[in-house]
This record gives sequence, structure tokens and C-alpha cells, in this order.
Amino acid sequence: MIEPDGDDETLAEAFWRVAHRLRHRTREALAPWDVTPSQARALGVLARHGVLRPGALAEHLRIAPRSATEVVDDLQRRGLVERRPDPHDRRATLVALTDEGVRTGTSIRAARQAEADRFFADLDPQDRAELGRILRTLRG
Amino acid sequence: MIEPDGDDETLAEAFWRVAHRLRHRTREALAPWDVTPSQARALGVLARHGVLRPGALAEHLRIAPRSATEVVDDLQRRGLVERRPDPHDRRATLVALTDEGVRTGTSIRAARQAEADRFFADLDPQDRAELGRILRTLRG
DNA sequence: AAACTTTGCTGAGGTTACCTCATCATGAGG
DNA sequence: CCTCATGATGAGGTAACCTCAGCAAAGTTT
Repeated sequence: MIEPDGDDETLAEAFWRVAHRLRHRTREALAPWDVTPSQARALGVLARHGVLRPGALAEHLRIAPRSATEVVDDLQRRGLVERRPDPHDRRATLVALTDEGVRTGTSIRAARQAEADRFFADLDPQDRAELGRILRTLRG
Repeated sequence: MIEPDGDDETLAEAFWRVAHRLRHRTREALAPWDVTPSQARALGVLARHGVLRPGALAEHLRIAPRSATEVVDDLQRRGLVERRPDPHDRRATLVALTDEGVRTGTSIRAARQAEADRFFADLDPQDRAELGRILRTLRG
């Protein structure tokens, strides 16, 4: 068994190591609902902001508008959101969570939070606070 | 313009924000060589460890062996690595950097380092050290 | 030495999460 | 009214993975 690299680790390398691990954990935490991470993120944004147009959703998710259409397609196929016409602009569509979408969003949020807590539980409270502060500095 | 989310940010959310930003920066830093991040990583591993079999490369990169084959294909197409038979095991192939691969690897490494330094320069030295320590704790 | 299992690589084909560009309808301003 | 901008989507593409199946060579039985 070859040892994974990471002895003379730079900050960036260490960062990506952690990202990799966190990503896998999150994916596992999401497994019970059979939604992908990007779907879960969209669900979260919709839960926070209510009814949105795909374009606005895209901005919140920081992806191209076309990509938001795709995520909405997926969520709609799973019955978690519905599209309805915008009464004020006939070009636009509004995306709204269905009841099931709300329920799913809520439990996913809880599960994700729990998983993240477990992940960051390797850190003592001061370190968690430090990390939060430092990340916010780098947030851009 | 909608403000990106991130007010009531959890640690995980903040983390992903930073990851997103760092990824984009890295991608830009790599642009002059027209290599993808995964190719760059493979180049780095080969520079560190010398001649490797695809399987070993995969382990270093923490990806499936089949995926390493693909990265090697790409690098070979660009003339940065070559495949040669393993004299001790006729099933196996050895992957070695070409001269151009070595040169490219070296300059990429420098550019990446410079870009990362610039990215983390928003932090003062103590914070960088703290971050490094914390990430190593979470490293897994 | 024949038979069986394991190992190393790769072909085939799939997935996720994005992207750009073109199109079409609608809305807004001169 | 005519032009231009905007909102969504179809078409098609990419990176970076994945699994599964197959083949050849190596190692291990018996």
C-alpha cells in the first residue's frame, strides 16, 4: 500500500485533502435521499429564499443560468420543486418547493449539519472558531 | 445583482466558498500551459516520485486505476510523459516524464505555488500557520 | 506442468456538474 | 414600431471521475 502524498504539504495541498474528505462525507450523508450535492444546495437556497426564478437561483448558486435550468429539471423530475409562470413577466418561470421539497430540504439540512458537525468535531471549539474566522477572511 | 449567500454561514459553507475561489484561481494560474488541474497534479506526483506504474500513480492521486490511465493518455498526447514496458513485469507499463514534461512540471509547480501564495497572502503569517495546523488535523 | 487465482492495464460506457452558443419569446426604451 | 435587452431553454461540449468486463501475464496451488 502506497502512502498518500502529503508530507511536504503546502497549504493548498492540505486544503484540497480536507476538501476531498469533506466532499465524500457529505455525499454519504446525502445518500438516504438520493439527491446529488448540487440538488441539495439548490434545495437549500430555495428554502432560504422562497420562490425564485432560475436565473436568480443561478446567481445564488454561482453557476450559469443554463445550469440552474438543469438542476431545476432534476428536482422537478423528483417532485421536489414545481415550475409556475411568473404573473408579472411572461418570459419568466418561478421555481417553488413542493410540500415534499420542503420536507426533504428540512431533513437534508439537518443531516448535512450533523455530518459537518461530526467532521469538524475533530477540532476543539477554539480551533473551529479560528477556522471560521480564517475562512471568512479568504471568502472573497 | 443578487448578493451571494453566505451570511449565516456554517463552517462547511465557508469552506466550500473558499474552495470554489481557490479552484478558479488555480485554473487560471494553469492557463498558460493548457493543462487541466488533474494533469498538473499527475505531473507533480511524477516529478516527486519518478517513474511510476499507472496503478501507483492512481494511489498517489487517490483515484481509481482506470482514471489514471486516462490522465496518462492525456499527458502522453501532449508529449509530457511516455509509456514504456516494465522490464520486470510484462503486464505492467511504466510512466515517465519526458524532458518537456520535466520542464513543464517545474514551471507549473512554480506558478501554482506563486498563485497559492498570493491567495493565502490575505492571511498574516500566524493565521497561515494556524490554518495549516488545523487543516492537518482534519486531514484524515 | 496444469489449473486456478490474482494483478495490471485498458475498452466500453456511464455520471455529475458544469460550460458556451444559438434560439425564441417577451419586455422595455427611444 | 422598431430595436435591443432579458429569461429560459435546446443542442452540444468538457473535465474528472466512476464501474464493469476482458485480456495477458504472474504467482500459487496441487
